[in-house]
Amino acid sequence: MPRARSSETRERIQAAALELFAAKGVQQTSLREIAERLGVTKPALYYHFASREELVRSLVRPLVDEVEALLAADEARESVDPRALLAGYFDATYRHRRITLMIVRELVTLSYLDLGERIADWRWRLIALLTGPDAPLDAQARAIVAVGGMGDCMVFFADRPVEELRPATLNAAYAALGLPLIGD
Amino acid sequence: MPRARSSETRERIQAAALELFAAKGVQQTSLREIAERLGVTKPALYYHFASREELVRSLVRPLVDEVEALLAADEARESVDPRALLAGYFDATYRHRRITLMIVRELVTLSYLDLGERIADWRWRLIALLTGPDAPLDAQARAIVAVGGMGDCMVFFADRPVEELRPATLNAAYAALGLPLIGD
DNA sequence: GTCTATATACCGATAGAC
DNA sequence: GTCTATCGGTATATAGAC
Repeated sequence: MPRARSSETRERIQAAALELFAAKGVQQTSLREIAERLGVTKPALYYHFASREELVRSLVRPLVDEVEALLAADEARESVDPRALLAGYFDATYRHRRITLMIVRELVTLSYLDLGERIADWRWRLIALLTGPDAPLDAQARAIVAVGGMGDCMVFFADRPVEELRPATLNAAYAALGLPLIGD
Repeated sequence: MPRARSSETRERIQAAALELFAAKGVQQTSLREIAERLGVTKPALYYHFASREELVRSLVRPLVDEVEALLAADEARESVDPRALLAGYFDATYRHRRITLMIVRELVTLSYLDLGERIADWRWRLIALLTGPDAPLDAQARAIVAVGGMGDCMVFFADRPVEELRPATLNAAYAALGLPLIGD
């Protein structure tokens, strides 16, 4: 019977799947390919994951849980430090950057998960936290640019060490929001 | 014989395809669905397009040509006005916003086209135009945030009239780059 | 826990009649 | 220019042996 707890093989499947998903895309990767890379057969995967969808979902869950927790924590506060919030968001997505990248690049393909609405929801909650409720469009746009741009930096500067990438990315987000930069 | 010139039906196919692609994604839309929406059969599509790929390519071409021309024009100049460049880029992508959205959300899925490299290439050329060559990472990140954020604004404020959206979006991009805002 | 073998379905694309 | 019919391929998923 499939156990929710980690079996050795289960984690090997997840690792192989993530690698292939990152390389060729989720929808473009079949269970046969995942199985072949591990030297097992397709039905073996079904012992560990009830369906293809559940496999994808298991990969996405850590990131989703972490960002949800981050947002909930700040929403519970009565005052928000925008710079700390942006930094926390960067750190969470950077920690799971392969999955973040996979999600961002395949929002449509992954629409069978609740991810599309979920990520849009994150954005609106981040805007509310960063600008306050009912901010004018101009301020909202600057928050969208700040948050979205951070994701783009992770994509385009994927080869840079995080010690360089993190301050550069956060500074760009601060600038978009009109906040003082780190160097200043 | 299939004509390159517009036939009535050819354009109806493109319109139906674009609508379905925007709603459910490119890879998730089959030729059968496109044909059914038009009340014709699948092989009828093959009279107008040699393959599925050619159909997709025909939809993408107007945007690609326009952005390429925009970049080439500015690259030929000896001095660049960043605000004009950003505005031109906004206008081009807004004019073809359904296709832009489709491409951005499915970069991986559309990898069989040259789009992945092409769009990454656009970004680097925009960075070079906006920051000059060999700019430090900090400046490059701000350019990435500015350009990428504009796309995000188009997604998240898709319901706003362009008279509001355009200045708000451009202002956010200017802020990311540290340029003076429109209102100032 | 992993295998062989297979059920079922849909895909893109082509052949050839009208 | 559109049709019917079909090919060859691949997909997810399952049944049942070991």
